[in-house]
Amino acid sequence: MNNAINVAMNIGKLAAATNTPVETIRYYERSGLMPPPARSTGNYRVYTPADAERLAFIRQCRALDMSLDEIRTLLGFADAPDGACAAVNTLLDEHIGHVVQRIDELRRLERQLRTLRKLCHENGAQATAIGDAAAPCGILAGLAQPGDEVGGKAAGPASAHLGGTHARRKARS
Amino acid sequence: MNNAINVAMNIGKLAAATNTPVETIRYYERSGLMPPPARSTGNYRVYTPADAERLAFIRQCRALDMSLDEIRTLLGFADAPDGACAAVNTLLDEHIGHVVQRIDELRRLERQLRTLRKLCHENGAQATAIGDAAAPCGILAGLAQPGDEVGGKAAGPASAHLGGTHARRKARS
DNA sequence: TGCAAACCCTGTAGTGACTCCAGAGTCAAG
DNA sequence: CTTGACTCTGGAGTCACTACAGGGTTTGCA
Repeated sequence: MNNAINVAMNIGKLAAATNTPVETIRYYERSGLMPPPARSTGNYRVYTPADAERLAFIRQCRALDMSLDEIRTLLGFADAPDGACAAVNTLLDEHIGHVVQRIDELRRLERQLRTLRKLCHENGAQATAIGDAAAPCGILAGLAQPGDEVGGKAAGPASAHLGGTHARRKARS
Repeated sequence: MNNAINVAMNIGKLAAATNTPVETIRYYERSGLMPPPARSTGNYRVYTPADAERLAFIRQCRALDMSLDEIRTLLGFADAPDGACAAVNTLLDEHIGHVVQRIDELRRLERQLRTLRKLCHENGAQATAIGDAAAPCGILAGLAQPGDEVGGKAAGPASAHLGGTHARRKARS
């Protein structure tokens, strides 16, 4: 945050300045998010302040859980900002939609898990390892049958298996 | 749900009965969650009702967003349920903790995104594509600088980049 | 009986966004 | 001149699947 992003630097410095692992920077270059930088005589990558800004932008977007594809789009707008505002708003609104949906899913999940948790016959206890192993654990029993209070309707087997804000998997045809 | 899980069947039937893609069942076998089943004369996999129950258990856990590792552990408890209750509770509590934490992260995220969204100088508008392209989009500007209202403190660059309930990445030493 | 459709097999490669490693080259300080 | 920190490339591993190629098997129907 306070280091010199105002002169040319090589990858380690850029990494430190933007709090990004070196490998990740190289990965961004491979996948076209960062342009291939100039090289020193020893073939080291040499970055400019503009590169640092671009990387900071990318990291910022990643911290907001945007996919690299979304960021690519956004960078396209930033590079050629003619009438970008509406498109940026749209992208952002969609992304917010993803996040909200994921939160809903996780809340349903939490409710189901807490329901399940209550099924334990030795509720709230912790140790008591050996002793009452006669009755099978209610939780395991609850997990064994599909479509009761747990999972059946809300999450549904193989319906929308979550992931990380973004839906991937293209619904095999 | 209503089909015959009460006799031997091959993989397609098991898939239909548990609403699981065939490839996924084979994948579970490869990764040790499902035991290698018996084979027919034509080398087809032959599953028993017990296999169907086990798979239903796995799918149930997956619908609750548990990792295959967690499920493996749980299956271990189910196979040898001596003093499992405490351990099951612990695992479940930890898992609930993951979910709750992820919800918190996403809520922070949502707040940040909505803040960002407000930065657009043509707030709330939609079209208006070409015309006032003179001023650069406030959103893009907001994303360009690190550590303001957006991202800086809450999500923090490269701090805990989310994913899918579970933290993977082992904090390189 | 012949044949096509539907099923199943193995093995491999791809997804996203990194992460880690090996083996080699480069640079700055002492 | 050596040591250690830094950098390079290329490849493999992560998670939980998904998709496909190129074959074999089974079933149903004419």
